[in-house]
Amino acid sequence: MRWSRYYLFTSREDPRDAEVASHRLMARAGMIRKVAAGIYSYLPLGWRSIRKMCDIVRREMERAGSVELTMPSIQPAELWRESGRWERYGHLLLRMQDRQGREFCYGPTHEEVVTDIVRRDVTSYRQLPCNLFQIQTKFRDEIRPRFGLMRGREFIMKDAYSFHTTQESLEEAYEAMRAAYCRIIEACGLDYTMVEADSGTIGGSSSHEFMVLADTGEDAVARCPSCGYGANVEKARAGTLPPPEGDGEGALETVDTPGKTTVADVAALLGVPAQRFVKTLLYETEKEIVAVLVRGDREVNEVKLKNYLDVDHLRLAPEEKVRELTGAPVGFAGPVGLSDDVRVVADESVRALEGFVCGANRADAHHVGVQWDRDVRVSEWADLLLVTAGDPCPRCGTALEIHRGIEVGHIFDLGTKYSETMGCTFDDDQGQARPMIMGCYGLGVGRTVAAAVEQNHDADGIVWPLPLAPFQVELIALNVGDDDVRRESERIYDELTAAGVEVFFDDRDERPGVKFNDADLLGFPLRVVIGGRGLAQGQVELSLRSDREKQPVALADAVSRVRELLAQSST
RNA sequence: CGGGGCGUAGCGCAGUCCGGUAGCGCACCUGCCUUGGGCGCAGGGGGUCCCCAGUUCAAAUCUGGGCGCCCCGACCA
Repeated sequence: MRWSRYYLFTSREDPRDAEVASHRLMARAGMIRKVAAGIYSYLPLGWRSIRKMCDIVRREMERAGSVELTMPSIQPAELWRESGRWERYGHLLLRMQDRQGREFCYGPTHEEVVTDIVRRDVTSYRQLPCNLFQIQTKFRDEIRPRFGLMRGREFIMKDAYSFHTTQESLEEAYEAMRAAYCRIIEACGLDYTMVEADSGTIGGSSSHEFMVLADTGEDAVARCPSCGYGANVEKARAGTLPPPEGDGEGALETVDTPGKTTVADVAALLGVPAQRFVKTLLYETEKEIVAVLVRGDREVNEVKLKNYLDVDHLRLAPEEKVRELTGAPVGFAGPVGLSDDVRVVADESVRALEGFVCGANRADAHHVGVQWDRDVRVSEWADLLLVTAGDPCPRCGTALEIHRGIEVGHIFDLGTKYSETMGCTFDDDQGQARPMIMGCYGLGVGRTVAAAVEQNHDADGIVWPLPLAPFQVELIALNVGDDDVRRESERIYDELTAAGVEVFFDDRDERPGVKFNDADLLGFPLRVVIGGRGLAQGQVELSLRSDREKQPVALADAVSRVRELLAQSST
């Protein structure tokens, strides 16, 4: 492709609204254009990367035994009512009506539609398992779209669904998908980690996420450097925390702590470390009020809490509520003598404490020397801890590390959640109808491309990994007005193109600086520069975008050298 | 949806307090010049100042309403 005939407009300025590298650089490189909040056009150069990603995904999915189909983006409300998600999915679901007033939504995911397809076609255990995938545009009316393709409202996703007669069969498919996801992300040349995850609104039991590591990632993952344990912090567990130092004896006493509402303030006042505090947080759910006890220096993991309580909504109780329940302003709640109306759940982090400090349910007062059993009865213990760096790995005890990551893929064991509610059953070998066991497997296509940029760029532009680069080679004719340069660059362009190399030929009548800067911005892996100075010595210049070290090459060897370098890079 | 900010040429911005001819840089067009890291000189084109209403002799500027976008908090590929 020659630039003069392509549709590409680069920009020297960052778009005003771009905050992260991938958004900034893809916009400047003329790959994407925002149309509305969280909605983008993929311009020709951007679309080439997307297509390459799709090709990789398609290849690996087929290799893993999944079969491609395409389902509609507009879906009838009745299917969503059947699964119960028309109500539960909430505002993420973009709803609309047709001219008859019938209700539809723009599909944010396709469990309902695919389950409907399979329940109509598959009736016998002999026809299972099956595994279907599509690559398609989804719409989720995200509360806050941002970061360009990393969190759009409209986005391209690969989604696959598998159906099974037994758990073992599902696990086989799950494993095949897991391996396929690893191959896909590796094929893109990205640094990633697979972690245990919370399954969120999709539902189901076990699930894993594929995280591309990048500081701008919106997720945090806990990873054990020694045994390989990894989990989204929403899900991550820690081993037993070392107990805090200090004495555990003593009677229950009440001390004055005027105006000291935070653990840090009270700790400073009393000279007792925060680890010896029990922090009491009152949460309000759609069902009840719950007091959550966690160690004074730690935070509650609200995702864990939500799952433990099995509720849809969770928030800290408002001040009036706290006052009503504890008889004190926010900051003095404690488990001792708390109203029986409040359900109390204690995090494991406080179990080992003896003689601890907590709020006295009275303004300006705390208890010290509190003992479990003697002073407080807790009936529910649960893991509600938000893991932090340095916590012991739950498997081997090594200090955990926390990394930022971009969630590019997520695989779920759905169990029979959808097949039961939607009547997706098969007859077993006894002729008995049983619900199918399902798995679902999502991968963000645009997000992975954005993650690749996030992980591969420098101050001057993108440094594409070869598999996702829109073009493999940028050919620069330094001065198109020079006959020799013109002739030789045209010749090399023709030869490379004929050899099947994806060459982008900058044949514009621009100054060298403009071309170099644009080439850095676009970030194609290999660069060939043809200028009068080199030609005078029968040479052209090759360089890799990754290191930009200039290698002079004899004119006659240029094409074969390019092919060699590409062959090396793709292994 | 709560809290904050922005909307002026294709892009990035100034001008808005304190009402009075709509500006700058980049990009674009013409000519000359130049050609190995965003060159130089000269000339030029381009505006619904987000929309509607109000105040005023006069509104980008003041007032009210609306729309859009961005940032900070609860969701997800």
